[in-house]
Amino acid sequence: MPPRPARKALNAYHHGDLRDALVKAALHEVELGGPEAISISALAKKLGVSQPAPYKHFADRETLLTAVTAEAFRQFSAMMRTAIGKPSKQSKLSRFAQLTLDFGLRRNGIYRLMFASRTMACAPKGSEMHSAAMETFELLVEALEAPAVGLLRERSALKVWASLHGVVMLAEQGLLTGQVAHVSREELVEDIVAETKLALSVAIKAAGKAG
Amino acid sequence: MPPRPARKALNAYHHGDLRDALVKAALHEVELGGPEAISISALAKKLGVSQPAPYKHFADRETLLTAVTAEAFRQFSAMMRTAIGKPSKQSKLSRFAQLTLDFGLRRNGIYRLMFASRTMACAPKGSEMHSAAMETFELLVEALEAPAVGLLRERSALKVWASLHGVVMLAEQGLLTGQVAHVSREELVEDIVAETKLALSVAIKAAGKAG
DNA sequence: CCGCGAAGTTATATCGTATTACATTCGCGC
DNA sequence: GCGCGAATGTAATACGATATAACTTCGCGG
Repeated sequence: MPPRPARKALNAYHHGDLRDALVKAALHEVELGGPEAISISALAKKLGVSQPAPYKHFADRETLLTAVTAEAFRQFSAMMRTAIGKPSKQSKLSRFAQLTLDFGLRRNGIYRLMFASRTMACAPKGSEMHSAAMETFELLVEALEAPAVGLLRERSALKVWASLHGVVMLAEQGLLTGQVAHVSREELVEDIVAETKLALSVAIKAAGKAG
Repeated sequence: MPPRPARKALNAYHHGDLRDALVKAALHEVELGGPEAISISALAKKLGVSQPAPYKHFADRETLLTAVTAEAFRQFSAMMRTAIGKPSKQSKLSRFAQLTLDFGLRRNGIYRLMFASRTMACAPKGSEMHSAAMETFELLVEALEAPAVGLLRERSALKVWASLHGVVMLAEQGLLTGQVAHVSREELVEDIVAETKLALSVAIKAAGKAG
């Protein structure tokens, strides 16, 4: 019983929507075991097709990984866009940050695929994946809710992103130990958010005086 | 011609120091192609021993990876300790930060092994690898050159570390684009260092008043 | 209804990990 | 210095995953 055809109602021979099914199944695997966990043959078996079938849709393992990464970015962006879209008493930046932390820890396999794998590093600049990643960054810039003063906003966004990323990775690697271990990660992230807002407002004021 | 025995002068049959040679060779491979690049059989071939020989020293690929990671941390710590030990007109924190950035970009494969691979994430807390990592963190705390006021110092160290890590990863993944791409990474890192120092001094002052 | 292309199949080559059984050498007690 | 066990190496092999090649099935346009 293949998980039902999506685009075309097909017979037993043809799966009907293998490409999509592969990406979804792979995403699931990655969520559990990280990028290195996906195996073409395992996926094929799980979807009830022969082992080489996936190669009709993806040239190799790497290509599949790329597609999965792009899909992950899309899901992440969608979730984030929804979350910071609706009104809340927290700032958009705060929600972005907390959600990123949550996503990074809960769905760490996917997070690693997106932000810590060779797949992304090797992606050419214009690629689907790279674009999806950049769109996510744009969301963060937007979440800053700051006036556009030259580079300042982008630069701040970059620093928050970097910090968040660092906290997620270090937490996941069990390197948040010592006394700090007793500080909740949420608190740490809120700390980063506050610092960012402060630094940005100071910088904008300074830029205003200078310019 | 095996790359000469180190500890014992041995014959052609016994390599003499295969364990060490494996770690060194693996480190080299990782430097070029990242954690996923190392292959037991390739290493064996390169060192002129039979393919299963490495298994006499490491139970499996993962165990070798762990040893390599520990060695990488040791090298990193040694380098850093030397660098922040000698007098300079830059602050220790600044040197730590710039060196981390440099290491993270130049030797990215090794950096990823240390900070962005499952190997670290799975390491038990007391392990050789974990200890080596914690020692590196201690170096950073030390580099802060701040008085120990409760959690503050550790917390600051954590945030710098996270930020630095984030910048390295994002840079390596080609996500430092847009206008920010024109800001040099060194400048970005210096920015982080300055912000950290500021935030820390403010926090210490506040803690002084409160306490 | 014919044939072409998309999507799937079986069979197979290749490679990396890992194990098992066997060989060689080291070093140590006697 | 001899012999024996432990360490360390080799050869043979099983297995699993990637990837390719050659063949099959099916939908569809002419």
